[in-house]
Amino acid sequence: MANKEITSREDDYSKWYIDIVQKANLADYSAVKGCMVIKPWGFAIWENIQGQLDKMFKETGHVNAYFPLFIPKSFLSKEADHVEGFAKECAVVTHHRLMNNPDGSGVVVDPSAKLAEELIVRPTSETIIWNTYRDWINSYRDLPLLINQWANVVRWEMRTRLFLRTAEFLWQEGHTAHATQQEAVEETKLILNLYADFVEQYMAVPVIKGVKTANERFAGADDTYTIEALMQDGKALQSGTSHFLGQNFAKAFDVRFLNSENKQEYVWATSWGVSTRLMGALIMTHSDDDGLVLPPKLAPTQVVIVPIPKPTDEINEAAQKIISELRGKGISVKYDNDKKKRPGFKFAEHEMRGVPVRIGIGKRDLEKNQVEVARRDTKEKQSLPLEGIADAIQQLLENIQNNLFEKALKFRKEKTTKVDTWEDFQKVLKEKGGFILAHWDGTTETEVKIKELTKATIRCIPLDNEQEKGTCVLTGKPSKQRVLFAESY
RNA sequence: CGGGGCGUAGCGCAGUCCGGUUAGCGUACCUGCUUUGGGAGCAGGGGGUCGCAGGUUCGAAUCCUGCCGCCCCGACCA
Repeated sequence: MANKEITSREDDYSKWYIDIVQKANLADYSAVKGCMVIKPWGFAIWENIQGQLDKMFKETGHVNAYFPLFIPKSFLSKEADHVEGFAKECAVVTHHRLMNNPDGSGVVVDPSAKLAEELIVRPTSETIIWNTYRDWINSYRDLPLLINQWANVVRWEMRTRLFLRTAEFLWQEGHTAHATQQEAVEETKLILNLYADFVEQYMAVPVIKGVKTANERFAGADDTYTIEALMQDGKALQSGTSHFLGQNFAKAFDVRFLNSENKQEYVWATSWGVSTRLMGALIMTHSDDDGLVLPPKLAPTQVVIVPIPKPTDEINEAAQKIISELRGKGISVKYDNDKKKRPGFKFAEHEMRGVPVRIGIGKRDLEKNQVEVARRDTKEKQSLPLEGIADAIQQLLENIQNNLFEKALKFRKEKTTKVDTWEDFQKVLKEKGGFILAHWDGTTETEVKIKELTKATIRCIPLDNEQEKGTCVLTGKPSKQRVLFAESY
């Protein structure tokens, strides 16, 4: 069926990505420019991401709250770097009422309903939150304050891509307040590690942890920590950030506390977030030309059972038995007993949607007390005995999870290159892509120059970076460590 | 904001250059029969403000003018 076919990665990577998103029923374009509709299958994956992260946040002492969608315009300008970073992409609410157009052609904005102060649709919530924290924090006994919110935010982007960059997106944003600098820095790193663990262990996407250069830092942060993943086309995707905000927002919003010595101090802050962009990382890391490939730990349905060629009493009975065994082990399973679709159609459909394991049950299988088990990641099929099937499937799901991570890690290793000359830098970037480890003289001028010349940016300075004397790949000036370059999304 | 492309049935498209039957094809959908271990076959059927608004013309999906929308590439960004 032509309309179900996916553009191959080789032909057009960008088109391939869009095909997967749409044909695997993850998301669709909406009537609003730059905004997408997240469809049930895509949203179910996001819910799994949310569920696990939320659990991890709570295990580390964080609690959820909710702050307003609208931010008074004046708030945004209180932190100079912050406003500079976000001003260019803010949606602004100016009126609060519509009226019938006198000419009868529908409704128009009622000019008499102009807001006294315009409201910004939050691009991020630091300002409204710190304005609130001022009232909540009086003493060191109120600290630390460890709050997260799940929310939507709006950033009016010039150009959008499904999941990777949309005008509105879903995310979580943590905002914490601490009595000491050290504690805030520790919080920033705690979350960075939490993100890295989640992305690697649940999404099966290997990441490099690092710190951003001054140039790439979050607007208003003293330090931005990041996890960077490598996509199949050799481009990097920033997958989560954790910011040490110093006392910048505390000073801007006058958030002080009395320490144990009865002295006023400004509090130390962090903020951190991951967004529905993670969906993009998930899709681009594992999927193939047959569709989406999902890691078992995040798949809304881990196992699908397909009766071959159609459900009979005998097959239904065998399927029900397997279903209850699998569910007993906490494995999510769907029995696709739709009589109107043929097996081949179902196979293709579930492969498109990335269901990790498919069990086929036919008369011939049952005669031999076995079923056909197919794994999505390698597309291998094998016959397994009904006896002990649940254990075997559980094992298989673990194998798939591990295989996806290992495969992605191997790919990243192959696509990570150390280069020492400017010629090699350009050549590797152009011909091979991926991550490049190279020396850099530490100046923003050089960083910007390299970006102008090659489109590559410094993704991060990897943590625990090996210290190694060298010379900057562009300027030849001395450098004491390599940094991670790549073209990025 | 610059460059490119597109707008015709739910989806994907042809038809537009060079105006002229009842606007067509694939797929999806509905009905029936036959099929059924990798996206079934045959037959019949329903579904259209040809993006919008003007204009030219006996006649416009097609020509002219204006507008709107979306996608892709680039600058900006999670």
